[in-house]
Amino acid sequence: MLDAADAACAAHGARLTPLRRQVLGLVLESPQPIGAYALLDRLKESRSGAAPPTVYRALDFLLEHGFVHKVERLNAFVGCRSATEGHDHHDHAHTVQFLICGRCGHVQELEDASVRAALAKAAAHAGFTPGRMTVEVEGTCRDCARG
Amino acid sequence: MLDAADAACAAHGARLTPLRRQVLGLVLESPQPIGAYALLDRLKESRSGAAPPTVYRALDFLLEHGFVHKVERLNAFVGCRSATEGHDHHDHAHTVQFLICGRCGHVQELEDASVRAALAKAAAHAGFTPGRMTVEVEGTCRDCARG
DNA sequence: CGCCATCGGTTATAAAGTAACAGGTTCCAG
DNA sequence: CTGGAACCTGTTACTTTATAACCGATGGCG
Ligand SMILES: [Zn+2]
Ligand SMILES: [Zn+2]
Ligand SMILES: [Zn+2]
Ligand SMILES: [Zn+2]
Repeated sequence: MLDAADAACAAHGARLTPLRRQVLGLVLESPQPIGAYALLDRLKESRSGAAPPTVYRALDFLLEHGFVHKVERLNAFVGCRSATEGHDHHDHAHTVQFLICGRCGHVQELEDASVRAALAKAAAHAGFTPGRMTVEVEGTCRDCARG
Repeated sequence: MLDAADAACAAHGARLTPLRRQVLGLVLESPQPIGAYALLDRLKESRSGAAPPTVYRALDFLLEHGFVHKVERLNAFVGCRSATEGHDHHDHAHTVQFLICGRCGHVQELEDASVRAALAKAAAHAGFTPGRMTVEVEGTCRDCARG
């Protein structure tokens, strides 16, 4: 996962510095969306000088390059699970959708073409040129519904 | 608009108190989404004792009863423009969509059935039981695209 | 070397949201 | 009408989330 990020950065002339790489690793190893300050606490374990700007700057980079997404409803960040699957990352970041389980906190990333199309059509009908889309559905995941 | 809210509250046994009514008025008269603290500043002009809880509690009530919506991407609130059109308000609040112009800041409220259906289908396909949905599209509105 | 751009450390502050308690009001059962 | 429960608001203090501004270090490049 991190190696793929190295490769993607090399290909785009972006610099996945040790700090950025470490933050990406922390986000990826979190089973749930992780907040910037939780990330900061983890980061402090190895970087005593870490402060909010440290983590926010790294997150800005990772967001910009599509390695992580922000879940707006949670003010938290998730690693992109399709970053290594050959999508157009830039586009993906603008159209990704999340299913957020309100019980266990699990977040699943989707990229459903019909959702995207329906939104694009609705926007066009209103004379609106769509850009970045935030689509987040709160509900109950399969596992929690069974239990 | 406010009169309609009075009527809706009376019909549901909810109490649209002077404070809540005033906050709703402030949200409705704002041409753009308005943040809680901007709201607080306006509120202070007539209520010297207003503090964050004052406005957040009023907003909680207004959100719960569907008179306003929160735009997650902006941490700001908009008056519901369809609250008086006989929709099922409770359901509406869970499925409303926003088109947010990044240039002029204008926000248009939508409730597109095909978007909702596409999302419900995508969620079901993942074994997910959907609840409240956040759908926000950032882009350029018709007016700004022309200019 | 001297210059520029990028990165990250550091301090401070802004913006957004909540907890907890106290006093007042409304409303209904008795 | 009285007493208590539920609700509403004032008030203080605090937490969480995010950004501004400044600085030195690093590294490429003419
Ligand atoms: Zn992704
Ligand atoms: Zn779950
Ligand atoms: Zn609405
Ligand atoms: Zn516009």
